[in-house]
Amino acid sequence: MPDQRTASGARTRQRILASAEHLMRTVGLAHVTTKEIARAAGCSEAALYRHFSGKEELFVAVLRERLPSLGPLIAELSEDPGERTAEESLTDIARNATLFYEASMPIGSSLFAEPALLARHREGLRALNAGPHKPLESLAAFLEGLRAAGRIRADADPGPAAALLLGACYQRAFLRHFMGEEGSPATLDDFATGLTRTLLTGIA
Amino acid sequence: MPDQRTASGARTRQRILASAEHLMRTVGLAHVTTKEIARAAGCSEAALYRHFSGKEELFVAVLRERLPSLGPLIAELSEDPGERTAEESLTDIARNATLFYEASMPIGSSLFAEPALLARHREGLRALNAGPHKPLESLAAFLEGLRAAGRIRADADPGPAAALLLGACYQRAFLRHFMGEEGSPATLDDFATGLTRTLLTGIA
DNA sequence: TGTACATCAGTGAACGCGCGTTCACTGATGTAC
DNA sequence: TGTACATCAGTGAACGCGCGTTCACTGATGTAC
Repeated sequence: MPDQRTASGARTRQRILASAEHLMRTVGLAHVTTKEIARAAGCSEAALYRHFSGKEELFVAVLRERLPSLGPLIAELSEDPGERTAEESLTDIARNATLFYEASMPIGSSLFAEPALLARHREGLRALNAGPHKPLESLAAFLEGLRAAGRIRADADPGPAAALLLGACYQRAFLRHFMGEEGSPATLDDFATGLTRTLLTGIA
Repeated sequence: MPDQRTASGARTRQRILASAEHLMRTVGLAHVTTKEIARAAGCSEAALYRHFSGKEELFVAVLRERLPSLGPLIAELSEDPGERTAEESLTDIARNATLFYEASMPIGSSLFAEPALLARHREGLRALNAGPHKPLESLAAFLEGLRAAGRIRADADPGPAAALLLGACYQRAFLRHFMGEEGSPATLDDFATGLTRTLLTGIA
């Protein structure tokens, strides 16, 4: 075990990040205190400052290291040569996107309460060439591929189509967090298949 | 002027609410202090407590009295007997919904940072039979009307169609606040017409 | 092998600051007679 | 009309609390010779 020392330090760091994330989800970003993080992580407050230069840097680390990412998932689907129909693929994307948005919604949205944190996170995302607009681009590229392969109509417009599908998933996640089940009562499967079917066939 | 006294009090109250709202939009919910609100409203901190029982009640009043509402707008469109085509109506709805979401996004989303405030606001909305799910219901009802009138296909599904359209508008507003223009570069008009056209014709 | 020193994760206690809130008060306006 | 009192919006100064952060320290582990 060549770096047991750093390994033990890294484990503490992970516990701190996990506790901070958990508190951000439960008590809300505005009420997460260094005292509570330390208590939940089983260490002293001073230990936080051994791993992070301050509270804001700790939060940025949580955002960077512990929030899920949707990009890879859609990219993977796109690379799939695909024996599945467009409807199957899109329904699957809708389902996964909704789950992803439900997981990232409360923390991601609460950044609007802390513009400085939002700005730092945005810069971090820009450096990684990531961000919440990426799934839209990936899905549009995927639809472009379907169109080139003749699986959807030749005059279909990938940008708006992607915005419609992912936007609906995003808003459903918001409504569920904001209003509870009352906000969007349908089953996830019913929701995803309903969206896909309407998007494919249109309403006119 | 029968109630000049209360009128002067009410004017101060409005100044406090306006200042609080402005600060919530600019410095972020987490950093709005009673000191700053009072300073911006041109009164003492103690005056806040003459009009509101505490900071949280003040915030709830801002949410209740100063956030825009989308419901009426869609309801009005629905009542319109309508010489406009479905495409015109829906494009108009998309445009207005996007503007509405852009206006309410930062404050509405930052409630996730303060779950207690979110819970109080949610109860207030429930009592008013309002909430962010209402526009979806209104639009679905409007689409139902269009369907009954034979203006859209008989087998069109209003629920998913409404979720697609408003979801896309909602997510665009989020992306613009979160990432700046880079998040969603299209013009509002192009965005709205693109969504509507794709929703009407489908992609398959 | 032992000894002296360096490194590092982690701690308990304290610090100062800024927050939300309260207090005793003022001055203007309304009301009774 | 004047006088005595009541009501009310608003204030300046203070309060205590909890926050993020820092300090001097400990004890375990690694390293040199």
